[in-house]
Amino acid sequence: MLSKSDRTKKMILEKATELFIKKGYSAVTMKDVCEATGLSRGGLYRHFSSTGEMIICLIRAEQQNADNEFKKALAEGKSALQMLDLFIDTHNRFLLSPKSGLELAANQFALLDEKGKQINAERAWSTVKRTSYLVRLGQEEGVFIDGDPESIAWHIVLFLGGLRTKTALDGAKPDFIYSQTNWIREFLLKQNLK
Amino acid sequence: MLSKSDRTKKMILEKATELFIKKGYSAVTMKDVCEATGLSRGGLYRHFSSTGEMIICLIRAEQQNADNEFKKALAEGKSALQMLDLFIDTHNRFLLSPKSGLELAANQFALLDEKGKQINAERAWSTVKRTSYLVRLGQEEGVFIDGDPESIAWHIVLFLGGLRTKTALDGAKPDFIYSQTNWIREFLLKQNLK
Amino acid sequence: MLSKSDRTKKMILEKATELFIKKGYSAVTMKDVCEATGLSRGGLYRHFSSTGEMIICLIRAEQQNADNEFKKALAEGKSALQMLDLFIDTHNRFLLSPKSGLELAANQFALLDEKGKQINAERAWSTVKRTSYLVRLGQEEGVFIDGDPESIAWHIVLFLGGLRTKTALDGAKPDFIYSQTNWIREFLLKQNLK
Amino acid sequence: MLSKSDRTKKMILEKATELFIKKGYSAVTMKDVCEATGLSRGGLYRHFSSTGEMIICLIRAEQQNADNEFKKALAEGKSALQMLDLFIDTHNRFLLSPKSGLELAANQFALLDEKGKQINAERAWSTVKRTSYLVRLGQEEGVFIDGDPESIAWHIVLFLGGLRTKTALDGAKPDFIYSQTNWIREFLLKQNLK
DNA sequence: CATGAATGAGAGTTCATTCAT
DNA sequence: GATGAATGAACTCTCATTCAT
Repeated sequence: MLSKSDRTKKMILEKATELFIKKGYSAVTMKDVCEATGLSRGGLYRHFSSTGEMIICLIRAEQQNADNEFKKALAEGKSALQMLDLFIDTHNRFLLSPKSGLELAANQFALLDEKGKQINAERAWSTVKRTSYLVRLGQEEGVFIDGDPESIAWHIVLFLGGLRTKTALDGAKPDFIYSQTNWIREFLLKQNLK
Repeated sequence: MLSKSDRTKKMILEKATELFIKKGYSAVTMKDVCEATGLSRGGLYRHFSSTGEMIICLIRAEQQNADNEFKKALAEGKSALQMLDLFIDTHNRFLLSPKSGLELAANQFALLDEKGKQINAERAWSTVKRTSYLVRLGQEEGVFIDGDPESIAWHIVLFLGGLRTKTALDGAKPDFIYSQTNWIREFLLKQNLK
Repeated sequence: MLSKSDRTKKMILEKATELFIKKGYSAVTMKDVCEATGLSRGGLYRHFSSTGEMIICLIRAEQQNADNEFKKALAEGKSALQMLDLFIDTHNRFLLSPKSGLELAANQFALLDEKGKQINAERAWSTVKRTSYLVRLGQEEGVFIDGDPESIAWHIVLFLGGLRTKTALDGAKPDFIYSQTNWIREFLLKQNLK
Repeated sequence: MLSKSDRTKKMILEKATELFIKKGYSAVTMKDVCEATGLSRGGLYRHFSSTGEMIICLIRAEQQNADNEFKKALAEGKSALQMLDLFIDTHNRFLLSPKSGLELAANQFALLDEKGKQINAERAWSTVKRTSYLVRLGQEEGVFIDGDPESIAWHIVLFLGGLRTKTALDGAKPDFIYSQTNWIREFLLKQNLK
């Protein structure tokens, strides 16, 4: 069972998530969080001493989640192609969910805050690691193109970063997202297997 | 000859560029620009009433530049492949130049400011237009992969956006940049021509 | 007992009153109030976010006071003539007191600020209501002139407004004030009762 | 014929009048007048060095006008009652005309500016002089109430000041204005002559 | 542990006014 | 005479952060 402190923390993060989605990272002030949570200044500061700390928690949790899903899929013995499709599908669903609103905040955090930069690099690297694992798997199965798996993974991750940013800014339409993420398949699969 | 006002404007933009590169967009205040230019508060406000106005000028100028270069290359009757290599090379050189420091500022502006969002969308669209023109050219010459040129162009532009952001944040190394932009070639060129 | 916040608020209003009397409404800045109260910028803003809010409090309090006095006099069963004399006397004393200095500020507030306009209208209407009640009373007792009580009340209130403004601007002498307010008696009383 | 300088001055005053009516005195800046007249900063300063100077010209001109009309009426040998009715009618028309919009500005000027205070006192005194002349005339004709003519005149002028201010702030309706100014007749005329 | 009053720094903005051209 | 670029002083307002209760 969660301690009282943990429950308060959880509640703060939930409210903060709403605020980040609504206003982005930089526009959310400690005062906003006070008001949203009903906590006093001092009370809030006891748990988090900046909005940066909050968003770090949120980003790390999301990353953890992605890691777990990936490990689960691996454990189920899926093929590289199946995992690729799962990977793409997960992304599509994320981009179309309200949670993608956090992306804007995460981007702002990365751009505005030294610590944010670091977290962002961590997050990218973690995704690259999973992706390059997947690429190597596909190469071993003989279905993905040749080349340095890490470099290929970075290419995909950078593209997805661009897509996420664009979605955060303009709110891309479903069709746009589907057709764009589909180019990853096109890019990865060997010519004769498409 | 430039009027006095225009000369002052130009000088302000030069100093602002340095500041944006050094500190990003959001950290530059009107006061900073006053100090950097040696102008008084009121003197500066006569020309620009926010740092946003300054960065808009800078972004628009860069875009104009890219348009002009593209038109020039077209006029010279270059082949699609030559233009693609030129396109990639231009990007590589941009990413490795000190000017890429402006990218961070431009990103922040897009993420923080409603007007910045719009300018960013403009900029992306302008690049997509040029790129899809190039893609169609290559398809007509029979050297590029099939598919909707605009969609393909967006894919490339989104990837480059991601790469630019990563470079702005982490300062990617030349080799990384070269190998990454090279995937564009890999993606675009028909299998048998690589 | 007053809370700490209420005590601070009261202290601010006292200092603000002094400032308004000395300098009028428009010349008093938040900075002035900070200095007069010894509070910091942020500390002051916690209680009042503009000098307008302060003067509204002061005007409303004065109005409340007048209402209470009127009700008290009514409850004591005074005759219309007695109440008229009380009314005139109260005004004379107000005009000759240092508090009349607030009148200038209140006038400025009414003229400069949209909200001030509204507060001023409220204040006038509240005085008109009391005055027309008094007029009707005198008419019922057969001692005041005939005519629509509200219209008569407005006439008196407008005159008093003019007198207050003049006093605020020029600092009218006691004799002037006495003779002027005495015309209200002259105007209201039936010929044969003067 | 007017000199070029005088024509420019006249033009400035016309534009300034529009501005004062639209925004009141305090909200009109020298910058506003520059824009409205199309003159440059320096060009405007050559003619008027503050908005205060402009409104002084406008107020003095209005006063001159009232003086002239009064003298004209006197010269025509009108009776006191005829002149009173003319006086009241002139006021009613003024209050209902767009020019009454200047009243707000004149009031602000009187309340905000030391020089404005003085001009206001002048203006009041000039009206009191005319009015007390009229009162004495009526007393000599035996139609107006007894009492010190100057004191009676002040009473009327203060009431009209209050009415003008109220009109400037709330935009009183014609019926209200008619019935209110009519109380001046009621007040001045001897009982048996009403 | 929590409260919320208070701090103080600093960003933004606007204007009257001057002065070199 | 006129222009308009530039000055510099003020004022408003908002936060992150602290600390006495």
